[in-house]
Amino acid sequence: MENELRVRFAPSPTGYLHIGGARTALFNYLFARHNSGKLILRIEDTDRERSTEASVDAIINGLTWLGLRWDEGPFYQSQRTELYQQHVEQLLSEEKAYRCYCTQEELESKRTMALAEKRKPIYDRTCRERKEQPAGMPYVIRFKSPLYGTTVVKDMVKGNIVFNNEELEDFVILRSDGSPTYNFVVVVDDVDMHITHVIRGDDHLNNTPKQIFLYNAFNYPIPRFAHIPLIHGTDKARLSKRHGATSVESYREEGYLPEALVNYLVRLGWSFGDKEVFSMQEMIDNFSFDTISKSAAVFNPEKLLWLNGTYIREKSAEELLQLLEPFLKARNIPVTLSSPDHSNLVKLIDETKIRSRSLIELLDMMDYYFKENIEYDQNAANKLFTTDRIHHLETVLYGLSSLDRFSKDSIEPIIKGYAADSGLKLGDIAQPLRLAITGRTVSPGLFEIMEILGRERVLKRIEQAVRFIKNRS
RNA sequence: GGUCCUAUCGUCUAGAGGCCCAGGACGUUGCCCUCUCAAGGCAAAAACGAGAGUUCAAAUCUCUCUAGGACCA
Repeated sequence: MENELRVRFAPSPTGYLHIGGARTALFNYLFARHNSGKLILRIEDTDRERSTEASVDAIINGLTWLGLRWDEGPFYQSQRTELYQQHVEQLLSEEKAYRCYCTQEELESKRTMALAEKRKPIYDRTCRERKEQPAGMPYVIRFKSPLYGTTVVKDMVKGNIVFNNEELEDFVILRSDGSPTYNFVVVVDDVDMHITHVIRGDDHLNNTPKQIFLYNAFNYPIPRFAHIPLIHGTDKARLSKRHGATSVESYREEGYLPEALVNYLVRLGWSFGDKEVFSMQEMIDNFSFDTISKSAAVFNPEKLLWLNGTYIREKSAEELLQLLEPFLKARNIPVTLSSPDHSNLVKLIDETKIRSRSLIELLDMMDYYFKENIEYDQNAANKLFTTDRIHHLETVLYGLSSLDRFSKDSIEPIIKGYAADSGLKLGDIAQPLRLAITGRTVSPGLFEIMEILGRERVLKRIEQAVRFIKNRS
């Protein structure tokens, strides 16, 4: 499989899987699947201070929840230090890198001097031709960058970008504590893992020429690059915690469906004509870097919520009930798929799902079903539970209690008939009834929910409402 | 500060010289439907950052400026 296409997602486990990382992973995934290639997961945990086991779990769980399957890995950079060491030695022995003994103070003063003389504040290569190697002195290892010429980054998103090599310094590849630097390990790993296409955020664009130097130094082929624009918050700054929820996990907890989040993320920077709603297969079939936008996109929670609503509506009530289970459990509501009232709950979900944009909303809107004693919305009670309604409620109550079959079709004529007979608009009686039965002014169709709740609970709640009004006046 | 990237409705975007007095989607507003709220249907407001040039013709090509962003320090 010499010509196999191989891409990688390489997060640092220093926090949860965030929205931006998820989209980078998604683009990698789609590109790999579209081209029958492989996706490799690599955990860049060289920063031991900030990397945590919990973050690794969060990233893996997040990717799994989104349905982004990888083919190889996870590989951990922390377990590959020997490999990096070997590559440092190689460059050193080939004289493509050198030890630099300049101290922090020296570098700092040279920098300020250069700045004062309006020269570029890059390392002046003092140690590059140094012959003697002072013993016992701390040193870093620097790469010998080309002194002139240009380096071209061929990017599938941004096109050809030309860098002047004079602008780039002899960068450090191994710190004085013996740890390799980011640009170095990335190249070693990408080479070792035979990565053919590097797809990452465009915040790495400026690192790329340095990485190309390293590919050349190792005589390895340079992969194709795709630097995708970042995701911004409303203030156009890179998306961060202060813009609100930015972790994949938090969207899961707020009742978003993974297919909605994936669909939203893919349209942030990628488009396929006027199409807005995509299944995973449609994304895979149509994905290409030809239609990736070059500019950063602002994250818009409203549109995500709308998409989530469309996906919720497409789900069957049975599927939604299953998705609801962890949320029910979290609220200590003892409902399982085998509950005796399972079929009523499914009916209620069917009536409610069209009104919900998240699983949490869906659950909130059905709370009157799970409670024995409902509380009335204050404002609505003041407005709707007036003494003149007592008579209406009592009459309807009488009518309903005389029904043989308590179904939507039998309930409807009772209430509509009463409204017509007493010269009321249907709303005049429906709204107080809705409040009596659900505690709120917004719900699915009144007759439908009456049937679902059943005779006993409906009659009891109307009686309670009557008592409530009488007690208050 | 240096380097690099970017620039179409509030937001995501279509647009690769004439099909564009700029299309779709979210959001917003109005109307219809209606027991409430949604959903659905219909309609409206809303954009080519600025200035030069190239061209018979520019949102689309070139340059300058401006603004935003990223990276390095």
